[in-house]
Amino acid sequence: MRIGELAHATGATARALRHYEQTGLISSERTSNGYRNYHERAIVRVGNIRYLLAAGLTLDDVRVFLPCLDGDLATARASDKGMRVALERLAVLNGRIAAQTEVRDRLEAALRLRARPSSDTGH
Amino acid sequence: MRIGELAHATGATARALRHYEQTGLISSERTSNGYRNYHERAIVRVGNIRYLLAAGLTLDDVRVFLPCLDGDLATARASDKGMRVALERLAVLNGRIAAQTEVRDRLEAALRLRARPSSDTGH
DNA sequence: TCCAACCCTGCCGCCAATGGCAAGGTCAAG
DNA sequence: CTTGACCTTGCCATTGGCGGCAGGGTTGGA
Repeated sequence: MRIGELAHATGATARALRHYEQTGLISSERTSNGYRNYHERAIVRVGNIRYLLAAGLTLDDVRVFLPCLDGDLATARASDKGMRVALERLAVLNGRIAAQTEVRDRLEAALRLRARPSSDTGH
Repeated sequence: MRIGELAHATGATARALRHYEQTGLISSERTSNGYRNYHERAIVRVGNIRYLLAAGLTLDDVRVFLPCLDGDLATARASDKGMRVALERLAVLNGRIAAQTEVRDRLEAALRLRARPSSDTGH
C-alpha cells in the first residue's frame, strides 16, 4: 500500500503521513524504487492517531500510545510504562477539560443574563 | 500605572502585555516620555484575558469578549453582537470539551482494562 | 514517445503566544 | 556624571501540525 492509498483510506494527507513517520508514529518499508510501502495495519494505526489528534492531543501525547495504536483503542492493552505515562496525560486532559468547562459555564451564565432584554435589535 | 507594575499585578510579562495591546485587547495612553500608562481597570481586564487564555481560548477568541472584559466575567453584560459571536464560540468550546472528554473516557477505559494484571514489573 | 499521475527529499511559511535579544531612551539615586 | 532599573521598538526563535513549493525520479498508458 503506497502513501497515496493510505492517505485516501485514512483522510490524512500524504504530507501528514510523512510527518507522522518522521516523528516516529508510523513506519514503512520501501520498495525498490524508494516508495514507501505500508502494511494494512497502518490504516487502523493512522486512524487512531488522527482520532487522538482530533481530540486535542498532540503528536507527542500520541507517542505515549504507540504500544496500542494498532488495535481498538477502547480495548487496548498497552505496555506497562506506556500506561503509566498515559495516566499523567489523563490528568492533564482532565485539567484542560475542567478549565475549559469552567469558562464554558461562565460564558453560559453571562449569556443567560443577557438573554432576555426587552428590545433586541437582531433577528 | 506603568507596564512593569501591571505585569507584576497580573502575573503577565511586559512582553505579553505589549502583545495584547498590539492585538487590540488592551490599550494604554503614553506619558510624555513614551512610556505606556495604564488605568487601574487594566488589572481586571488583563486578569480576565489571562483567565480566558488559561482555559484554552485563543487571543482571537478573547477578542469576542472585549465588551465585557472590564468587569466580572460572570456577571458581564456585553454588546449584542459580541454575545452572538460568543454563542458560536460557546459551541466551539462545547465541541472541544466533548472531543477531549471522549478521549479521556476511552483512555480511562483502556487504563481500567490494564489496571489489574497479576504480576506487574513496576511498583 | 511523451504526458500525467504518482512518488521522493528538503526547505520555507503559517498561526499562536510569547521569549529573548539588540540597541536604544529616561529617570532617580548616589 | 554614572549606574542601574526601568521603558521603548523591532525582529528573530520557538512549538505543533502541517501546507506548499521546488526539483527531482518512475511508472503506466495513449
